[in-house]
Amino acid sequence: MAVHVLAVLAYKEGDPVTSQLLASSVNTHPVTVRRLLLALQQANLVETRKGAGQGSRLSRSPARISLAEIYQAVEGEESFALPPQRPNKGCPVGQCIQKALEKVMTSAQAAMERELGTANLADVLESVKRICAGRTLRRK
Amino acid sequence: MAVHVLAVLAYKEGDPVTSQLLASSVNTHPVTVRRLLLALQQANLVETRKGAGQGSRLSRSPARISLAEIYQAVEGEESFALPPQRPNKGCPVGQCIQKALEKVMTSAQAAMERELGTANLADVLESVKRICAGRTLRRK
DNA sequence: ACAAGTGTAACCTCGGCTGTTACATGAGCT
DNA sequence: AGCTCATGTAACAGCCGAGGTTACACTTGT
Repeated sequence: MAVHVLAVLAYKEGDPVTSQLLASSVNTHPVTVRRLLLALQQANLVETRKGAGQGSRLSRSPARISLAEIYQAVEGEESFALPPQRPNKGCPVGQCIQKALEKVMTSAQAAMERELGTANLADVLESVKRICAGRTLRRK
Repeated sequence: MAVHVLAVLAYKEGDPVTSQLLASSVNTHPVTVRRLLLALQQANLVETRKGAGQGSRLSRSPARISLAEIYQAVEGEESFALPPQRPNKGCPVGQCIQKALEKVMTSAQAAMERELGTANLADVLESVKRICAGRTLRRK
């Protein structure tokens, strides 16, 4: 849903948007949005200013924000599938499989992020607009 | 951890292994292992027989089981990142972003599975044996 | 018949995510 | 200065999915 928020920010090109408005758009609560925005700020994807009439906006052009960056900003670069495994001894496979899998997993994840890197926010926004256009036409 | 179980099965080439033994190896409970085995059976990765002295064994050679198959058998081919989003209206982006993201997400996941397809169970087992060898040498 | 194992359901527990409320802080406006 | 809007952040309740636990029916080899 990080992409959702960023898409809205991209939609209002440059204008600061409040977390409240974003929240109503994603159908969630302002605090949740702010928690998400914190991660996006640390990744230098958005800029946020306090005060009246302020809010958040993208810190770069949508075309310069790849989906891979968004993914990494939100997921925090942890390799999935290993957390649930605690070290267990007494098994010939137990301890070693972790390391054995780690290599494959990271390469798999890298492949995914590489694929995500081929698309950027501008692409998503354009695609959204196209789909929305078709929908509104059909609506009336 | 599905890979862990399958690695143990591959380790005991052909011999049927009880869920109890697998459970102690993965340091979990037999029921959890069986729940996992059900998914692996439906994917035709393992064969299980009831009765005394029985259990589960691989249904093919480890070299013919790719990690991608294991992943799909366990994860059930669902695209991640969309579940937490409920349809919300009143937002120009709301409804459409789902579809817009779907395409990118599936291609990203496909890339990951393609990468996972390059390694098979035999590779993992061999890698585990190598690592374990170094560890047992250091142990004594 | 019996013992060993799986299949399966029911229930509990626990960790993470979200929703919610509340409050302090900062930024602009008058 | 003071007001108001909006973020940053903490604290807590609730939900949900995954795993642990127990219990029981069913199947198979000896």
